[in-house]
Amino acid sequence: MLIEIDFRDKRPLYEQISDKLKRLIEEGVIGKDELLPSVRALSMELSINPNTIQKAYGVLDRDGYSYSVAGKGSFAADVSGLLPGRIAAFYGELDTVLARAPALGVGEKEVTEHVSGFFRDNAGSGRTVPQNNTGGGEEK
Amino acid sequence: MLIEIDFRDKRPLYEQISDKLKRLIEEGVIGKDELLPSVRALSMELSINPNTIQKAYGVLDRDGYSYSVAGKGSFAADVSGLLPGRIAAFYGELDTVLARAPALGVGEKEVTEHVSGFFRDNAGSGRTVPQNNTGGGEEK
DNA sequence: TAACTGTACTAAGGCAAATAGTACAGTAGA
DNA sequence: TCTACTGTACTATTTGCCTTAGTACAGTTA
Repeated sequence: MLIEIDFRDKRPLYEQISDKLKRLIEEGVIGKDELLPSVRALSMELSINPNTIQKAYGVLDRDGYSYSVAGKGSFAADVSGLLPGRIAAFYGELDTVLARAPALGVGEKEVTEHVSGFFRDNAGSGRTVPQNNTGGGEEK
Repeated sequence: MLIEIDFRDKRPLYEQISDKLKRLIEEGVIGKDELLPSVRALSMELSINPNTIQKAYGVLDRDGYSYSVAGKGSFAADVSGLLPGRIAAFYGELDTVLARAPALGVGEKEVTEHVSGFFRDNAGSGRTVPQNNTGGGEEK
C-alpha cells in the first residue's frame, strides 16, 4: 500500500502518516483534488485508532496539503503555491547536513561528485514537479 | 559556555546535550583524552538534574565518544575509528534530503551551485578533521 | 580523612501520544 | 426517506518517556 508504518521509528504515528501523505501529494502520486482514503478506512487498514488518523489529516489541512469536506471526504489540495516555501526548506535542510562536512574532512569536491552520482542514478525517476494542472481542476 | 540548552527545542535535554558533546568531540574542540566536565558540575552549570546529565554521558560512552573512569571522570575518546561510519551516515542523510529535489523541480545544477556557495561562505571555518593525533595520546 | 569522581538505584510528577468510546452534521445512493 | 458512508468534536483512560528528587556506594586524589 501507499502508506506503511515503521514502528521502530520513534516519531509519533500521526507525524509519520502526515509526512508520507505530504510527500505523495508533493510528488503528484496523489493528484490535485484526488480523494484521500477516509479516516476510518485508513485506520482499519493500518490497524491504528481513527483519532490518530484524524490528527494526521488535521495537520494536512492546516498545512495546506488537503482540504476536507464533511460528508464527502478529504482531497489533495493544489500545492503549487507552497513550492517556494518548500524549496526554501529544502535548501535549509541541505545546509544543516552540509554543516557537518568540514568536521568529517568531506570537501566540496566529494560532495559535488556525490550529488552528480545521485542525479545520475535517479535519472529515470526524476520527474518534474506537476505544477501545470491549471485549468483542469474545479473547486468542488 | 560550550554547551547551551535550547528549551524551545522539543528534543529531550539528554539528547541535546549528548549531541552537542558529540559534535565538540568530532570537531576536535574537545581533544582526545581531554577531561569532560563532571556530571555534577555540568548539572549545576546548566541548572539541570544530575540524572539527566548522567543519561547523556551514558549515551556518549555507549556510542564510543567517551570513556568514563569512576573516581576520575569522563574523557573524550579517540573517535578516528568512528570516521568511516560517520561519513557514511553523512552521505545517507545527504541522500535523504536530495531525494526531495526532483519533486521540487530542483536539479543537479541548482544543488551544485548551492553547495559551492556553501563551501565558499564557510571557507574560513572549514577546519579539517583532526585525525592525525596518532602517537601523542596515551590511554590513561 | 575529606572532597571529589562515576554509577546505580527508587519514587514521583508531568506531558504528549495513543487508544477507546460516543455523538453530531453533511453527503450520496438505493 | 432510509441507510451507509464522510469529516469532526468531544471526554476519559492508558501508556511510555522525560525529568526531577533523593539516596547510596565504590573508586580516586590531595
